[in-house]
Amino acid sequence: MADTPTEADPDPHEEIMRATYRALREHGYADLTIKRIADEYGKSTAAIHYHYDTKDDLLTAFLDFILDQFKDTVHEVETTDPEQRLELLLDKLLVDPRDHQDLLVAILEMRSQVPYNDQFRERFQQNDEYVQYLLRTVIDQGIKTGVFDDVDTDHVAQALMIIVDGARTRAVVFDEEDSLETARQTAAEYVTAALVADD
Amino acid sequence: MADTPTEADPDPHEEIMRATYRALREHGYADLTIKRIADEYGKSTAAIHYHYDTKDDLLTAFLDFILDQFKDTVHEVETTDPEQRLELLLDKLLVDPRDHQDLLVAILEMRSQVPYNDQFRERFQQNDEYVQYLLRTVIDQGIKTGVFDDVDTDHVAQALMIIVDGARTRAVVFDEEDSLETARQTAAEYVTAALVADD
DNA sequence: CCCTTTTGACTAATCGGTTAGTAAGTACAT
DNA sequence: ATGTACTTACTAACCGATTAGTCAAAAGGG
Repeated sequence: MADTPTEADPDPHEEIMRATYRALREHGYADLTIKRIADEYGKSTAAIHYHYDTKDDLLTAFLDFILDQFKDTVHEVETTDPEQRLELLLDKLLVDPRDHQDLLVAILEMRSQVPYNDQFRERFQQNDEYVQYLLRTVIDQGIKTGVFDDVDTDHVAQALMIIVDGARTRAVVFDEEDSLETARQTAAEYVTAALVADD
Repeated sequence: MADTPTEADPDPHEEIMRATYRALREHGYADLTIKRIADEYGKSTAAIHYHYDTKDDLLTAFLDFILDQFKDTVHEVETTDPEQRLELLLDKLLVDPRDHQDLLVAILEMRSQVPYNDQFRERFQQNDEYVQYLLRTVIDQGIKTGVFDDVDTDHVAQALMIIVDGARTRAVVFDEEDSLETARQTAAEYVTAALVADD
């Protein structure tokens, strides 16, 4: 009857995270209840509470779960050429998400809870710092090897973050995946205008 | 006992909208209930239901309420110089919000409900189209008068929208109003690089 | 007197969370 | 191998609180 009548499912925690994912996708954060998660899990609500004391604990664990997924998709690439490295990183931030639209929605929605949840804010800030660090590193490398102009690394990294966030937000709100494409182009234009040495 | 024991408050609808605003700011969308709105309103929940049949009706009306406020802050400026007009428009989209942080939070939060609420999506799309129209108009005027290069108006307008949305999102999530400043600078850099004729 | 507005009391449903108890598996000494 | 003890993973039933929404009655100004 179940959709995966195969082998035993290993970790209940992992299963609950996936169930939370599905429940969130279907009902949205505001209407996300233990009951709905339990339904997706295929077990009782008490089963959820056996593994997670409170709803808050579960949601915090879930945020860690999806941010880990995000980190995986952005994971660094093996290239020594700074320009190519930056291009690939921006691709991962702006092109890849099209295949992970659900992840994008989940992240956006939980992010909008930041003003009301300290746990969420802490984790999103840390995640943001990580991505910004990746960008800064690539830009710095480019400057050191003379491929990029000697610009304000912090400013450029932040500017690119703004473009990335804007594009991802718009890709979710208006499902025009178009905006990811436009953003990719905009980011490229910005990099060329602000970074690439033209002397 | 009330905080405004002055004159008679005219429109109950307006008062309820303001109460909703306060309740939303304090508890967040996910924990926004009729009871909390009624508490802010200073009346019973039944009083709310007298003016709005359902919670959904109220929230849709509230979205119209805040989007109208947004439109007011962006309202066009009287200038004929395209470059100055664009600068002022970007200022309104990126500098002004610092004095309306609450409005920004409310909009962001309701926007993240778009995937689950058709009414919301419709209104946000219309609002977005309006802002984009303003941008396109200014850019077109600049091109016509030769101040701007003959660029793809649609693309540039969309690129600026991405920057604006990204900045506003980041300004809410990380309270660094810094990001609005950075975005303002980034937008200016982008305009210079992509629009201003340099021949 | 009427009409708008508001209240208090209510309902059915759902909320997050607790409880006692069960079934299956593991560990280990005998 | 067998009995005992303990752990993991769960269920059914239930808890008090809260949810959105209803309705008859009452308040109160024109």
